[in-house]
Amino acid sequence: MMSKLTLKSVAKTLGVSTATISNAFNRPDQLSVALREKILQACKELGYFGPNKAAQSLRKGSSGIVAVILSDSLEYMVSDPVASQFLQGVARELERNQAHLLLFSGSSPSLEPISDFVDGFICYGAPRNLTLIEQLQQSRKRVLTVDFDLPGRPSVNIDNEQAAFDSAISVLRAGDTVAVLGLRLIDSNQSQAVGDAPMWDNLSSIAHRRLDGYQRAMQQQNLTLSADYIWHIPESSQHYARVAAKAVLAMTPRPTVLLCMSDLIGLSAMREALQLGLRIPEDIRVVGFDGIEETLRYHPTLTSVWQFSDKKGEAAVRAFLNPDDTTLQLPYELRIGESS
Amino acid sequence: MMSKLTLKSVAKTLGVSTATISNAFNRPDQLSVALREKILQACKELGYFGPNKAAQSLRKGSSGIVAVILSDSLEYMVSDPVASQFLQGVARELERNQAHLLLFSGSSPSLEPISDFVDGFICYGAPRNLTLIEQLQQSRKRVLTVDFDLPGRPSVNIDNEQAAFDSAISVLRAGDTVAVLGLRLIDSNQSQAVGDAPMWDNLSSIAHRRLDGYQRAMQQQNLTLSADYIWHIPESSQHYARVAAKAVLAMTPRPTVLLCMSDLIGLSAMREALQLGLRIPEDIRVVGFDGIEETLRYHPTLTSVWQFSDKKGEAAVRAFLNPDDTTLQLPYELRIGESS
DNA sequence: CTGTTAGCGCTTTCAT
DNA sequence: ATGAAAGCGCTAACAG
Repeated sequence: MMSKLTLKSVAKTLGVSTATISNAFNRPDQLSVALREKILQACKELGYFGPNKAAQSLRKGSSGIVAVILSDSLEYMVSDPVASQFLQGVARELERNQAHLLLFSGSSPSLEPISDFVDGFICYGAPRNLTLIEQLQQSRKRVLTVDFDLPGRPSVNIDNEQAAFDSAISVLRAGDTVAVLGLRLIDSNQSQAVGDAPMWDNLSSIAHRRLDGYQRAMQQQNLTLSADYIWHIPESSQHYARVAAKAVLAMTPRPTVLLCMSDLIGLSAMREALQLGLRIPEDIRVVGFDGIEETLRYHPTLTSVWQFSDKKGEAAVRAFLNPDDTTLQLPYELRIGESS
Repeated sequence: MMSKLTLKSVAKTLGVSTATISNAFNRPDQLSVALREKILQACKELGYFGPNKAAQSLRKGSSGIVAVILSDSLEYMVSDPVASQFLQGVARELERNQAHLLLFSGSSPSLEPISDFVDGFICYGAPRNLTLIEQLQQSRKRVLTVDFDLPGRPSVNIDNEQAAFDSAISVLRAGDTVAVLGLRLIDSNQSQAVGDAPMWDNLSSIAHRRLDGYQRAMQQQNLTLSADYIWHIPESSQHYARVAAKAVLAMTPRPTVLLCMSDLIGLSAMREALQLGLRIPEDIRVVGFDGIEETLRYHPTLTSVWQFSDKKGEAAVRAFLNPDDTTLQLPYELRIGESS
């Protein structure tokens, strides 16, 4: 059993100083090519693969690890196609930059246990646990937010208000009855009409920006939207979406347009509508949000705002790694499908 | 701007020694309750939240971070429902144990950049990059494998051979023509008949164990399986599965049974069969593997081996954290659906 | 170009 | 119950 290989021990067996070994690995310009080669070769033979990264990180103050804080538990995130796509982009770009990914749940009690190991945080959506937000604000490390804002921190976003407006305006007609199937609009974990429940506008949530956009479009068309026709859905899943869709489709008058804040919701809504024997788009038009593959395989295809979440992930990493603290507004694209 | 808070600086301002602060946080029994309370309170007021974890990790040699090595890129993994489910289980159990998750791609060039930061590795499937396997074998850290084996390391598995046997035996009848839609059987990144291509049995891959099980079942039924009817599919995705399914369904004689090494493949196969106007199970029976939700929503529902990947993830974490190096054999369950 | 040295922030004997 | 001091493994400033 060979003993532990450290920079020091290797230096001793090779008969050079520790600095020389360190330089051989980190600063090639500090020693002759010949010596460097010799040292590197010798190290390989010894089985020493370079300075211990943990010690290096303590000394240099950076580790090459980036934490991605999800808004919710990993559990939910990994099963959401939009979040997955975002993560794919993040992973790809991180890899390209030789950085590594520490996935962290936004419902964790504290950032503490990982904060000292990472170079900073990319936050995808406002973390469910508000303590984390405070910690992020106070952190001395780099913080970049996606799909929400933190004062003084760079962020990556799309223009949710305008995108929602565009999607709504493309479908609305005079005389329409409109229902909104919204995501996380109030503080409740059931699907329910917003009614007079207090809106839950924490940190300029994207849901409220989208609602603003829908409302602006309706105003422009002289349509009105009562709070009974705005539904809150606690998370973008089959189940909750279905409950809301069923309820909304049973209302009188029945909506002629469904504005859905995610494609998963849009798909569920279409499923319910078809089940009721409604024709899309003749009887009811449906619009989604996000742009996920599944909407293309479904029939009818769903009109939606495509926001290219994988690109968003890549952009987030680039912005994170990039020193200048500019906040990025990413492009989106309205794609008209058969549903409207 | 307040200066950096360290154990040392805090000790000085509180007028006690560094050891006392350290003990207050880590070893309550080493000082009076009163003093401890006082110190903790004072620290909170100062904004010192405890010893720096990176330094702590350097000193103690453990960080509370566990690397999960995926067999392939994050990209692919995150979009595979079976892997996602596994990760959900891992995340859940890790959280329960206050440990954290570093996600690492099995196609990375080296473990080096993260190895010094983590307490060990949970490997989900054999990493695509074989260098990693070597590094894992040599690592001094804890290594646990899932769905494959590394000599001398604990592992978590199901009995793939027996499970495959059970699923096959449940469906086979005298006179059947059988095709296998297999996963990663040979070294190719196209869907193709195995034919006489050399099998690619790296590290007792689960695919080959499953094939063994299928073959044992066929033998027992006096059926034979020619290499033309065994198809290799490079990854469990719509696309590749579809290509293989189409090809197999076009063969003469046409198979009466399709043994599929994943549910995603099984679903694709059923889709193709239905499209050709075949009746399931009258004209052709289909069996999958894994157990994913989607098979329950599909019509007909798919007969499959349920292996409860989320439980597997939890078990993996528990086994990893647990000192005794036992290798775990998890239960599975054959669930008969309408497809057989 | 090479070696010495003082930390990075912490834990842990060993004295007191 | 508390404090002094020796590292954990490394880097960077400095001197040679």
